[in-house]
Amino acid sequence: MQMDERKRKILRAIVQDYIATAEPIGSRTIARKFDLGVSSATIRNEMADLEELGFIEQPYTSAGRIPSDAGYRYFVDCLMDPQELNAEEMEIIERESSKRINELQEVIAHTGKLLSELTNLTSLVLGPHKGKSTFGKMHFLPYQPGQVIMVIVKENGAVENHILDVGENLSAEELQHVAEVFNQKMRGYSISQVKRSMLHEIYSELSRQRLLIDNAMDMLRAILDGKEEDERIHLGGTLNMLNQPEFKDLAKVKTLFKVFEDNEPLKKLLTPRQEGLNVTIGGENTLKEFRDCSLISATYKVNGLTIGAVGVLGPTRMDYAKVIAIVDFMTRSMTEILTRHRR
Amino acid sequence: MQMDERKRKILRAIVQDYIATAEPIGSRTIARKFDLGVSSATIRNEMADLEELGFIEQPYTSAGRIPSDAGYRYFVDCLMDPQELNAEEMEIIERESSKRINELQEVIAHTGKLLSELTNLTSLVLGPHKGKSTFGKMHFLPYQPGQVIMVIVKENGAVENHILDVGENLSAEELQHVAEVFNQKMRGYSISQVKRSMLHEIYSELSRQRLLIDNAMDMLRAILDGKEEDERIHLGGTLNMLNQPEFKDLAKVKTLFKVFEDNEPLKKLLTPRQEGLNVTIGGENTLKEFRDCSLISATYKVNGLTIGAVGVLGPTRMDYAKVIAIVDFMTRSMTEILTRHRR
DNA sequence: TGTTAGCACTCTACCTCGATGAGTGCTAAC
DNA sequence: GTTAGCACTCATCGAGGTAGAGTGCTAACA
Repeated sequence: MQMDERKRKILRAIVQDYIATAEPIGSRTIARKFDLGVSSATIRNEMADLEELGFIEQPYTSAGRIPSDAGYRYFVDCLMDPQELNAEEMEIIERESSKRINELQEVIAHTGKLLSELTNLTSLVLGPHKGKSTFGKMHFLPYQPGQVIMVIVKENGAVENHILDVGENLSAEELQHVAEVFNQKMRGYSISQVKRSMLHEIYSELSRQRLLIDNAMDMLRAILDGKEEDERIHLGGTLNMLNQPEFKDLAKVKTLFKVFEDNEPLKKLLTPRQEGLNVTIGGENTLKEFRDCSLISATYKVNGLTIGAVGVLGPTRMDYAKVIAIVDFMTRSMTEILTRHRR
Repeated sequence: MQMDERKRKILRAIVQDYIATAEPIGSRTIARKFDLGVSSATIRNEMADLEELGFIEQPYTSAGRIPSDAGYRYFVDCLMDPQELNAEEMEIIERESSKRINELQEVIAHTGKLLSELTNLTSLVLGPHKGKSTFGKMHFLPYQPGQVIMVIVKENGAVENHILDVGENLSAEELQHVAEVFNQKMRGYSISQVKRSMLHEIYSELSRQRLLIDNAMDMLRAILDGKEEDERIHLGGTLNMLNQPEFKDLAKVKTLFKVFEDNEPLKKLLTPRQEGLNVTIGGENTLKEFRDCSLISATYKVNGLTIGAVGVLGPTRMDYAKVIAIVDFMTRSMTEILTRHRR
C-alpha cells in the first residue's frame, strides 16, 4: 500500500484537527469539517489504510483516530506547511531583543522566558559549556586586611573573581609579582596539565607567599576543573504543561516534573546530535518519561562556534509548524545578538 | 465555656491524628486510638464544645472533625510538645554543613535543598538584600584590545566585575589613574548621591578618557542602583507539594505554582515582621492562594545583623513540631556558618 | 451532675446499570 | 471506486442504591 494524495490530505486533516482539539477524530467529522469531496465511508476506508500503515491509531475500539508518532513524523517531514511567524510574534521578539542585555546569562534567561511565553510550552535553554577551560590571566587586587581579590580571566574570555585568604598582608608589588609568575607559567594550560614541576618552579620563584599560592591553586582547580555550574539547563514555563489536557493526570505531571528537577538527563537530551534544528517526536525520545512529549531544539552560536542549544518541550500533540518557526527564529536571533554584542 | 484539660487532650488528639492521616476523625476513633479513659459519647459532647469554641470543624454533616485554623493556632501555641531533631536528621545537617561552602549563594541554595528534603515540603530562602549599596572601591584591569575589566568592590564587601568598552587602548597607568580619581571622589556614596558637580570634577580631572568614564558611570548606576537580583527567593522542593493529599486537585496545584513563579509576593511573605521564628497558619496568610497553607519562617544573621530569612511552606495540616524544630535549627546553623566563614 | 449506651438520622464514597452518542467495519448497491 | 445503511462497540454520564462512618439526642446510670 502506498500513500497517495488523498491519504496525505486525510492524514494532514487528522493531525491538524487533533493538534487543535486534543480529541480523537472520526471519519464523519473529517468529512464535515474538511471539504475533501468524498463521503465519510470513503474516508473510513482510507483511515483503515492509514492505520495499517501505522500513521494513526485508535485509543480504543470505536473511538476516533489519533496520529501515532510515525504519523506526526510523516506530518513534520512531508505534510506540514512551513510557517512564518505572525506580525505580533515578530514584534514581541523584536521588542524584547532590542532591550539592552549585557550578560550571556541574561540572554539565556531571557530567551527561555520568551520561548515559553510564545509557545505556551516548556522551554529548555542549555548555556555554554564552560567545560574544562584553560588559564588565561590572573590579577590580584587588595581587599580586606589579610585577603585579596583574585580575578581570573580564562582563555575563552570569561572573567571571574574570588576572595582569597593570604594570611599576612602583602604589598601591591608582591601581589603583582605573584600574578606575573602565574601568568607566565600557566597561560594556556588547563589545570590538569599543571605538572608538579611547574608548581615547583612557581614555589621556588616565590618563596615567601606560599599560603597565597596554595590558596590560589586551590581556587584555580575549583574554577577551571570544577563542576560546570554554568552549563545548567534553564527551564521556563514548566507550568504551561499543566494547561495541556494530556497532563490532567497528576501522576503524569509528577513524573514529568521529577525529570525537570534533575538537570543531567535534560542536559543530555538537549546536547545536540547535530547542528541546527532537531525534532524529536514521542517515543523517539530517549527519556521514557518524555515518551508522550516532543522536543523541538536548535543550537545557537557565538562567532561561528556552536556553544549551546535551546529547546521547547510539549506534548506530542503540539503545533509543530509554529513551534519550529519560533525556535528557529529565536536561535538565529540569539546567535545574532551574541555575535553582535561580543564582537 | 472554657478549655479544660480534657478538652485540650482531645484537641491535641484530633490535631495529631489529622496531621498524620489527613482524614477527618470521629469520636469513636479517638476513643479507640487514644486512651483517654472516657467513652466516645463523652468525647462526642466535648467535640461539640470544641466546635462551638471554633477549634475544630466538620467538612460536612456526619463526617469526622478536622482542626480549624484557630485549632492549629491553639495547638502550636499551647499544646504542642517542643520537639528535638532525631539523630538521623542531626547527622544529615551536621554532615551537610561540614561541606566546604564558599559563597553566600551556595549556602542559600544548599540550605533550601536541605530544608525541603528534611521536611518533604517546599522551602523558601530569601537571600540578603543587596538594596541600594554604596561605592567602595574600583579597579580597572586590561582585557581585550579596546576593553577593560572593571572590578567594583562595594562598601559592604561584595565584589563584581564587568567588561567595559573604552574605545581606544589605554595604558595601565591611565587606567589606574582613572580608578584612583573615581575612588577618591566616590567612596561611600550611593549612586543617587553622585551630584552633577562631582561628575564635573571627575571629567575635568580626566579630560581624555571620557568614553571610559561614561561607560563606567553607566555600569555603576546599573550595579549600585539596579534591580536587586540577588534578593531573589530560592524555592526548593516545590514538587513535594504534589505529594500532599490536599493538592490532589490539579486546579489547586496550578494556582499554587502560579504564585511560586512570581517572586514579589513570596518576597513580601518571607520578609519578616519580626526577628526569629514566625508561624503563619492558614487564613492568617496575606496571600489568598496560601489560605490552605502554613508558613514556618525564621531569620538568619551575619555578624549579628539580620540579612535574610528562610521558610517552609506546607499544607495547613503539617507537622508543626518537627518543622519548627528543623527551621529553627537550620537558621541557627546558617547564622553560625556565615558568621564563622565571613569573620 | 457528669457519663454512657443506644438509636435514628445524615451524608459521602462507591458501585452498578442503563441510556446516549460517537465511531467503526462490513456489506450491498450504485 | 464510492457510497449508504446497518449492526456493533465502547466511553461517558447520570440515576439509583448501598455501606460505612459519624453525629445528635434521649434516657438510663453512678
